[in-house]
Amino acid sequence: MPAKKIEPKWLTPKELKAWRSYIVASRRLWDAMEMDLAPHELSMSDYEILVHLSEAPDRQIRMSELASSAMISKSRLSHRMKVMEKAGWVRREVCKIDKRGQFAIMTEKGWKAIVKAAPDHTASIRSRFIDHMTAKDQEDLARIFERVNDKMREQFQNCDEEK
Amino acid sequence: MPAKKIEPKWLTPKELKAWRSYIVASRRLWDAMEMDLAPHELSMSDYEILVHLSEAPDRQIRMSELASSAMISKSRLSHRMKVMEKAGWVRREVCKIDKRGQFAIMTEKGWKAIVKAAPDHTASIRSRFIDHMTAKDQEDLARIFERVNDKMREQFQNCDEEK
DNA sequence: AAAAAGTAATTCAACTTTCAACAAAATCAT
DNA sequence: ATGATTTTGTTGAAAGTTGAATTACTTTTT
Repeated sequence: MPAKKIEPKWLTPKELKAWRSYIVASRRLWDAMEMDLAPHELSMSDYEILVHLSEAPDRQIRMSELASSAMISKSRLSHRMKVMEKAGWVRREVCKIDKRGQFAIMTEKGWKAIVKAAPDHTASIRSRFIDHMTAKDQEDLARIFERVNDKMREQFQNCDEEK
Repeated sequence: MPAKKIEPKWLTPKELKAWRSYIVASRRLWDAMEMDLAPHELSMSDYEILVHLSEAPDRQIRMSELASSAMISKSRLSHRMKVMEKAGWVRREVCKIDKRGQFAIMTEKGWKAIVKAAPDHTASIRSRFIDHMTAKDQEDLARIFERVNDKMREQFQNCDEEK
């Protein structure tokens, strides 16, 4: 018996609208916020790295941990760190306990850069995003995306088990 | 009188949660959906280009128009087109009316590729996103992001006027 | 009609990201 | 212990992206 081709379940107009408006706004939002950060010589992605580094105890953290908290690959982090090291915002130091490891360490200069950028970035989050919705909307949004995230975690779990 | 430094209006915990859950889920969602598309040898961005091309009358459209509907730069589109042309999914033809212009044209092979990928991509949108929220949530989401989008358009308007 | 300004698309150079390969150290299994 | 495996992080090359410069054409202005 040949495998029966299942008619795909297309999106309804309402579903499509939810998806498209999310995708389009997200794309534009990202670009606008990159623009807002540009005067600080920072990309969204580098800003994210620096924030996670700045929040670590003593503003230092293992490379792997930083990569995973900033949700980027280790390779990418290595490359970015080289650039940011040249800019004098971070430095690296070998880990004495685990000699494979490296600590990413935020310099005073890096700290100053992020402290300077933070108010503008916060203003950007507000003016581009947060200020255009009610408190209720914010709660709904958080709930929805929290759930989307949880589901993806579940799906990845299953994905690993299949191996 | 020196300019008084205005204390930045930081995000409240609820605002921060809305922002972070949105950002984190979006990042993961994108990666997951790239993964879902990979078997079709397509990235999300190339898929988007092909969809817009496929929706154009006669499946052909001017390069500039395609770039703007897919929300990418003309330069980027040129590069991607070169790759997709090599894959045989699209071809280019000079515009007879305006000899500066080029038409991007979807080939039969390209059409087949997108028709083959579409059901999986739709299933991906569902399983990763749409199916995890109620109809009400979908409407709220659409409304919120529509508004975010509108506000950005206004902001860009103002931005242009300043020049 | 010639010059100037504007537009369409590509190309170039610089930069970023990804992918695969690698080295060094730690952990695990026997 | 010791050999296999895993983990940590880097590297180099290839691929992708960006923005400025360029080319070829069109439109506007004088």
